[in-house]
Amino acid sequence: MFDDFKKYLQERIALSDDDSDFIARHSQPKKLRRKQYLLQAGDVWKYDAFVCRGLLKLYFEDEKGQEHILRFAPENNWTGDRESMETGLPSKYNIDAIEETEVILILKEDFEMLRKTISVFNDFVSDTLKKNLIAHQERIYVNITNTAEEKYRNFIKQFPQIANRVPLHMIASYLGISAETLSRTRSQKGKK
Amino acid sequence: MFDDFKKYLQERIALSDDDSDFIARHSQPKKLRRKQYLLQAGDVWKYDAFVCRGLLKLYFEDEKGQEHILRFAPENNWTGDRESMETGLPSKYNIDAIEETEVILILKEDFEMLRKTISVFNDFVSDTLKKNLIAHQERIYVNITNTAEEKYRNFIKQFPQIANRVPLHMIASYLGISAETLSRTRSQKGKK
DNA sequence: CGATTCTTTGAAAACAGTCAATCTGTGTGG
DNA sequence: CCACACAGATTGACTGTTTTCAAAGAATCG
Repeated sequence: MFDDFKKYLQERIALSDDDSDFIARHSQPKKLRRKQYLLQAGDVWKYDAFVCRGLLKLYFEDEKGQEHILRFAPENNWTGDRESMETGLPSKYNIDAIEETEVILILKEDFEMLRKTISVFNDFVSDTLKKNLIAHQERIYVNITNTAEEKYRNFIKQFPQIANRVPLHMIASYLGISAETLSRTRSQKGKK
Repeated sequence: MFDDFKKYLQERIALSDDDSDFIARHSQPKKLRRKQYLLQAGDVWKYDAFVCRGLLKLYFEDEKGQEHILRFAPENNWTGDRESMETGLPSKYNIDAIEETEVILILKEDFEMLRKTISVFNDFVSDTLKKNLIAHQERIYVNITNTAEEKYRNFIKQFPQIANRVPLHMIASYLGISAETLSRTRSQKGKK
């Protein structure tokens, strides 16, 4: 399982075998079945998690029991609740597996140590953070600007690999529209 | 003007006078009058900008000439278009001054050099990026979950110092609702 | 196969957007 | 100091979009 992670890293940065082994020694692989929690609301999150294969969702569950999906995390992506990790407070969010999933967990302290020790790794993480911010800004833009239909079109264009792996109502939740509206939106689109 | 920046930094990290001077030597102060552009769509953005005093807005202007405000940047905040800076492509966004504003500009290359040279500065920047991501996630959550009224209430609670300095229609733009809807929302709230 | 989950549809109600008009306060130039 | 222009806020009438609730049909997992 670590090999997937190693491959991901080596495609992005120049990592010696020693460094790679060093990272491996601080990594904890974990398998999740469908619907299994990686993080349950109320628990404190202490890791950086890399998804080797499968698909996770991070969501908030409101008083009415409704799920609001904030992010999907397919293979070759990072996930976790940064807020809980930084503050040390219990998480407001759940993360669970939509598909059978394999993740690599790295403890917060180990992760920081790895950043300090391996400079290319540090640069890579900084870069990833920046790119994440850009993507978030783009998402906010789409969100405040577009109609339901445009949001959906944008989603399938931007995440084709996710769009056809998750049920529609999860995409609706991610976009902040109701499943019924999304269903109608699509059937009208087809008619054109 | 640099003193504001220095004070901001020294409240957050332990910075020697030498380091502080070193940063100052790579900083470029700039004054902006109301409505003056810091960045105009089409130009390439190459800086990290710290706002010492005043208030800026970052926005997209659509085909109909409508402004969509993505972020406000009051004093003691950073701004800029990370996307243009990272890609080297012309920016889609404008940044201009809502009030008389003073900013410190640091060239991308200098900023990176400062990060590499001053390790506490590097840690600080990493930390700021992380906090930004948390804030963005929170905003997305509010956006996909709440009604117009809740979004407004959340805004004035979270940014009281901005809420009473900017015209309502800008808040509406930031929240992704029309100025009229926001106006009605408020008057109904008062009646309760 | 049976149970569960997912998708679609209908009808009513709530919500938000648009356009146009009016009102308010502010500041500038004569 | 006044008059006027201008930006901002509000209101009304109308339109369009989205939600909600309920129900039924389709697909899928175990």
